Amino acid sequence: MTEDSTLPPHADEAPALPAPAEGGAVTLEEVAALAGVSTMTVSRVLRDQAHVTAKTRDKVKAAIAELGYVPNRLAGALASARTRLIVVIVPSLGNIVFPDVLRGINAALEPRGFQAVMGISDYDLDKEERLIETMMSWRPSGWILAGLEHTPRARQLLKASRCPVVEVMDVDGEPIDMAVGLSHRAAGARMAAHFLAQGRRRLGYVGGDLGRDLRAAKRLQGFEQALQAQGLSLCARELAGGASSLRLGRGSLQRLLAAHPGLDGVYFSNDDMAMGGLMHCLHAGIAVPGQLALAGFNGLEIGEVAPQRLSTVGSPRYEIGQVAAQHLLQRLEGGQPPAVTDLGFEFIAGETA
Amino acid sequence: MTEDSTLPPHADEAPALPAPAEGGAVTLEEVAALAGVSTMTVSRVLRDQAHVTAKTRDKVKAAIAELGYVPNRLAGALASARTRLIVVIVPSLGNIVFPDVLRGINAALEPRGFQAVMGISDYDLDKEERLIETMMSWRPSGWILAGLEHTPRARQLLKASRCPVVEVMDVDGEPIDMAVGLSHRAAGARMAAHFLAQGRRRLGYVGGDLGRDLRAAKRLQGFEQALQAQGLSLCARELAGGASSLRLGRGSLQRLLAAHPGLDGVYFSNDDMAMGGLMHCLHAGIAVPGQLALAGFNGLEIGEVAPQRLSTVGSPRYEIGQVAAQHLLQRLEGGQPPAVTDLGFEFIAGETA
DNA sequence: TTGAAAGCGCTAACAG
DNA sequence: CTGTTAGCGCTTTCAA
Repeated sequence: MTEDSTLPPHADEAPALPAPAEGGAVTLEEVAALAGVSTMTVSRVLRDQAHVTAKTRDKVKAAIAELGYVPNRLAGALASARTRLIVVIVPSLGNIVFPDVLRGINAALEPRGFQAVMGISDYDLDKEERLIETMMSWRPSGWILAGLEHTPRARQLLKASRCPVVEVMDVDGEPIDMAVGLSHRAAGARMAAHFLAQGRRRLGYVGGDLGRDLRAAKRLQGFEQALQAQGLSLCARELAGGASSLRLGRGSLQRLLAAHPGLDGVYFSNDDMAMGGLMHCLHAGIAVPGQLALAGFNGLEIGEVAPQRLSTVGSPRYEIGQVAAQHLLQRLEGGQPPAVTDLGFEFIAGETA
Repeated sequence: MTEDSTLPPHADEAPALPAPAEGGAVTLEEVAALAGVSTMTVSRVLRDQAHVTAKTRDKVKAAIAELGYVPNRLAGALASARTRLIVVIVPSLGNIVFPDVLRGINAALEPRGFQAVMGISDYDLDKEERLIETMMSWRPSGWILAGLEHTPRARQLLKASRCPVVEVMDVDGEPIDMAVGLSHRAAGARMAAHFLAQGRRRLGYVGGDLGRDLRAAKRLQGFEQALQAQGLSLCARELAGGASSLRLGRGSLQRLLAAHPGLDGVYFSNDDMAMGGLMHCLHAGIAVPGQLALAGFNGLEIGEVAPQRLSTVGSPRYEIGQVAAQHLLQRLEGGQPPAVTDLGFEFIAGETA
C-alpha cells in the first residue's frame, strides 16, 4: 500500500482540501446548513444561477468551496429523471476507426456536460442487444450505435425507451430514429468504377466475416453491382474469419492468388487488410499496381506509409461522431435534425490502384 | 422522422414487448404487486438469488418477464452507495495505444458487471484534474488513470475518495495506490544500448511536446542516461508541437537532419513519429539503417508494414488494461494486489536499426 | 424466508 | 427570490 507520507512528484502542494466527512461525502444539506439557506437554494445556485440573489449565491458558493462539496449526480439524475448519459455502442476498438468516432462524440458531448458511456459489441448483434438491455438500467438520455442493423428486440427496446437514437457510420437503410454516416454501397461502387476505368477486369475480393461486418458486406455489394452494370462479375473471393488485420490480409491474398493466379485487381474489406495484401505482394515480388491493383477502405494513416500510398476511400470518422452527438443534443433540446445525414466519403487515388 | 411502420431489416419479428408503462419505466413495486410479494423479495431475486424459495423466485421472475422490467441502477446505486462504475481517464484516442488499453480494461470489467466510463485529458494534467472532479459526481467504485503524474489536487481528490486507483502504463514513480505498466526509462535505455551496440555514436531525438507526453520524456531520459554512462550524449533533438503523427515525424526528421547532417541514428518518441521519419528517408534517398538508423516505441502494427520492419520496443497495452482492471476488482473484494506491477516490454529488433 | 420502515441525496412543484 | 413538501426507485436494517 502507498503510505500517506508519499511525496507527490509535484513540488508545490495543493491548498488543503477540507477533511472528508465522516463515513461519506458532503451533501447538499450540509452546504445549505453552513450557508444558512435551504437545500433548494443551494440546488438552484448549482444549476440555475438565475432566481438567486448575488449575495445569497456568494454565501452558497463560499460554503460549497469550504466544504469541498461534490454534487451526487446519481441522486440528481434519479430525482430529475435526466442522466445526461449517452450510451455509445461500437463493434470494436481493434483499429483506429471507432476510436476516431468516439473522439468526435466526446468532443461534442463533453463541453455540454454530457457523458459518453461505451460498450463494445465485438461485431455481434446479440451481444449488442444484451449490452443495450444492460445499459438501459442507467436510464441514458440518448443512444449512439454503429450501423443500421440490429436485432428486432434491440430496436424495440430502443424505441420503447423514447429517447433519441443515432445510428452512425452507415446511411444505407432505415434508421430507428436518426442516422449519420456514409453510403458504403456507394463507396464500394466508387472503387469498382476506379478499377474498371483502369481496365481491370479480373477482380477479386479479400475480407473478413461478412455476416459480422455488415458495412464491409455493403461495400462489396456496391462493388459487385457496379461490376454487374458493366456485364462483369467478381472472379474470386477469400473470406477469412477473425479480426481484420495486416496478417490476415497478407495470408488471405496469398491464398486467393494461389487459387486464382490471373487476377489483376483485388478489393479489400478495409485498409488494414489491404496493407497486409500489399506486404504479400512486396515479399512475393508481385508488381503493384502493374501486375495487380490493390484497394482498401477507410483512409487510415497506415495507408500513407509504405513505398506506395494505398488507394482507398476515406471515411469522415471524427466528423461522423461529432455530428451524431450534435444531432442527439439538438433533439434533446426539442430540435428536429435530419433523420439521415450523409457525410460522404473521399476517394483517395493512391499508388496501388 | 422514422415511422413506426418501418420494417426492420430482420425477417423474423421479436416476441412482443410489453407496452411501456404510462409516463415511465416499470418499477420494482409494480413487479412486486404482480408477483404478490414485497419489493424486498423482488430485490433479493434480482441480486441474491439466495434466501428466496424457488417457488417465490419463479413467480417473481415471471412477473419481471411479463412486465419487461429493467432495473434502475441510479436508484440502486444511490441506495447501496455502490455504483460499479470505473472511471478511466486516458490522454488521447488519437492512435491505437489507449484504445488497446481500454479493450483490456473492458474485457476484464464487463463480465463482472462493472462499467467503464471514459474521459480524455488531451495530455493536459489540468484538464485531467477537472475531469476527475466532474467524474467524482458519479461516485465511481474505482479509478484508472494513465501515468503517475497528476496535479497535487487531483491526487488529493483521488485519495479522499477512498476508492481503489490504478495508474497505468508507467511504473517509474510512486503510485497513488496501485500502478500497472512498464518502465519507460528502462525502455529508453534499452534502445540506447541497441544503438550503441551497432556502433552508432552521433544520435538525435525526434519527439513531441515533452511537457505533455511525460512517458515519452522518461524514455528520452533513460536513453540519454544510457548514453552518458558511456561518456556520450545526444547530439541533437527536434521537438515539434501538436499531436504525434506520421506527418509530424516526417517533417521533424527533415528539419533535424538539415541542421545536423552527420547523425547516424535517431530515436523517436513513438512508432508513428518513427514511421514518418522512415518515410522521409525513403523519399530523400537516405539509406536505412546503413546511413541512418531509426527506432520508435510501442510496437504498433504500422511498424510491420513498409519495406523494412521498424525497430522498436513493444508495450503490452491490452494486458496492462486487463491487469489494471483485475487488480481494481480484487481490491474491491478486499484483496491486496501488489502496489506496483511491472509488465515489462519487448525489444523488437526490426530492420531500421 | 419474507416484510415493514426508513432513507440514500437530490429536484419538481407549488406556496409564500 | 426563497422555502416546504413530497417523492424519484431502490436497498439497508431490523423484526417477524
